Amino acid sequence: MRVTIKDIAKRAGVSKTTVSFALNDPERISAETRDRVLAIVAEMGYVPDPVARALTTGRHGAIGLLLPQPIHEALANPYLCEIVRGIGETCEERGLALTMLPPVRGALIEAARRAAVDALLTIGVGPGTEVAELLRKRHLPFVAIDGLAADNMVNVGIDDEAAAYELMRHILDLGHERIAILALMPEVCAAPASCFSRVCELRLAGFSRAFAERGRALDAPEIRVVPVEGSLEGGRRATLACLESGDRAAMPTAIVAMADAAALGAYAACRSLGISVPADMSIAGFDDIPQASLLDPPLTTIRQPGSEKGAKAAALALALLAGDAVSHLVLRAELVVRGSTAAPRSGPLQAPPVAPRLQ
Amino acid sequence: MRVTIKDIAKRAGVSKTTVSFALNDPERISAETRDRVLAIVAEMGYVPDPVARALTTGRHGAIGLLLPQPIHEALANPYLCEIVRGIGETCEERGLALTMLPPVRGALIEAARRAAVDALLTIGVGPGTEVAELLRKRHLPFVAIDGLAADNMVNVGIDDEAAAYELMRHILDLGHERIAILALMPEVCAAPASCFSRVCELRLAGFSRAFAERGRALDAPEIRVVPVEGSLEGGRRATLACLESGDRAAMPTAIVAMADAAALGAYAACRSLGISVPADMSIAGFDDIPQASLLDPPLTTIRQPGSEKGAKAAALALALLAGDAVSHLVLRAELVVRGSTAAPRSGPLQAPPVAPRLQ
DNA sequence: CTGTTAGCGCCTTCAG
DNA sequence: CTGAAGGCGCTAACAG
Repeated sequence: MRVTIKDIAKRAGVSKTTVSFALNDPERISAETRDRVLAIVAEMGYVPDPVARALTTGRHGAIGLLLPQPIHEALANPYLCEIVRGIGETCEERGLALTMLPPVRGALIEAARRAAVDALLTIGVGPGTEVAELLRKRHLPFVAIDGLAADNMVNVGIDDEAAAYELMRHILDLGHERIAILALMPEVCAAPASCFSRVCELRLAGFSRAFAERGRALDAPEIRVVPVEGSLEGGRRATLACLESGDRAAMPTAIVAMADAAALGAYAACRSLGISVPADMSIAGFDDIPQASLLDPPLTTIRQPGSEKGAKAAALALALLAGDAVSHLVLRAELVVRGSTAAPRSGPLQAPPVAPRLQ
Repeated sequence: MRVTIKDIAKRAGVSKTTVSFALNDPERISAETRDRVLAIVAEMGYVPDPVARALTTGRHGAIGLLLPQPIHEALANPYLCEIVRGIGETCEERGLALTMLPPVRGALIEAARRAAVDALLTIGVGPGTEVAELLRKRHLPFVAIDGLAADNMVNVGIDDEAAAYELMRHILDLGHERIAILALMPEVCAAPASCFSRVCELRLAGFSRAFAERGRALDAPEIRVVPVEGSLEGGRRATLACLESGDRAAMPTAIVAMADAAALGAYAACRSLGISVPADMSIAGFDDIPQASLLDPPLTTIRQPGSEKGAKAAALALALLAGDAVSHLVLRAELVVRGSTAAPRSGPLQAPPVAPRLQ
């Protein structure tokens, strides 16, 4: 059996209270009693049970992150990694642990139900969601990241519509006509009802505005919106599917991905097909993950401060916990034009020979 | 106030037991009572408190990962990310959450004390450690990753000595004389007493053996062992410090890093100094992180299965929890020779002009 | 300065 | 099929 506070009390000939004080509020008892108690604590190897402690104090020393996908998928996306790292910064400051809560057998709500944490962060959960409801019932302070701001719920994100607009305008300015959009669709997420859908909608709206400005439309035949998983593999698959079907003359000249992680896959797909970037294909992404600038050519993308998002969201959730009034946050995002986007080649596509690669 | 099981019982005119059964063991009570109770549960928005539940059941639905560094630093290392992803796979299978426990204000032991989890994984914690002792006192099943195998403690890792030996032999075979070793030293970790130190020692021993085989020694003047943080920035700093001091003729011709993350920094440092890899400088790493093969030139390294390490370690910890007897695991590692290592240039170093870079 | 006494919210034998 | 009662391990008023 594990040694409990009662064992220490008995052995030391004092009450549980005294033992508790010796550990948590040493000043309040006499030095000798304290020393004797602590000696016995050490001798018997007593460690207070964190769960029992949490039950009485109402504090867990942890903040939770509700993930829309399994952990291994989530961390495969460097952007999500950045968010988690940001949360980690706040945890470090406050001496807290971070509990990652993936859907339990597909059910995000179940994860929300089980969360034993002081405050919670969610990814892409909007107001009115089942999850949001539940958290409110539980009186668990929470902040959404990349969800949707609303009166009864605080959100941290960027202006997705504007960012998407800017990105698409850049592509259109270059003269691209046939464009493939790799969209983070709810269908491909673990939690269909909520995951990323709002963000995706907003970005599509932004793209749409850019098209409209030139008298074009998102649902024109030369524009393809392809659902994609937010991962390298997902991006590769989607791109291959997109490029391999149909004749080359009808092939898009630009791929715009809603996540750099997926853009990485587009690079890989193009390389394997002998399509050179940006000469034959422009590629743009979203997020500006660390590797984006190290790619060859470096990736044109929308920079958004993932780490800052995480850190600020966590700080807000903690403020909520402390009872402060907080409101949602819109962080700055910006277009970063690098080498992966260029004007489309005027003539028909000519696949250059694949460059020799080491190993 | 939050609604508790008592409120439901009162409102439904039944006992707490009945409510509990309605939720956890629906078969045991009559359909009508159950339906009535569940209706009230829904109506009042009752969600059982996970902590109270954990206290009575002794199950938390989470597994913990004790990190030697703050979360944001840990996840900056892609290799650690891989390990976490592997743990995530096992979590997914078992429907568990993952609690990352960084040192609390520098104290890893404090994190171990607080962990409210079913089982724990540690990074680089050896037997006889204060942390190992504590976990044993707590009767908390745990498995070390990259620690040190021992009778009373299960570990998952690779044969670090052998791997290091192989790597250094490759470098020596190429003809390198002046070599810098970027070592993950305990001094640069958050938890000096335990973090990575065993692994570092074993790898140094492996290097040493390779040198000894040629009648050379690790402590010869032309071999420099430089402590480094396991991050790109750490690697860059260490490399710059190494290359900027002293005259170029005495400069190393090869850099061997104990982590690819640090090797990335070595690339960056070389690029900024106009030193070309591998012509003027060979670089080798450890881990084979995903980006390693995408670098230019692709990185020569020791491949070790990070994700598998995490997944297996988690599975072992859970087996321990279930009372099964388990023993430690040595996974397969192998040298992967790519383009970043080559024979040293015979003549004196000639820094080529820096290649123009986009943006 | 220390002990007594209640709970925290839930699950779970044991009776009825 | 349901209820009563005890206990998980700890903290925190309140007395003494």
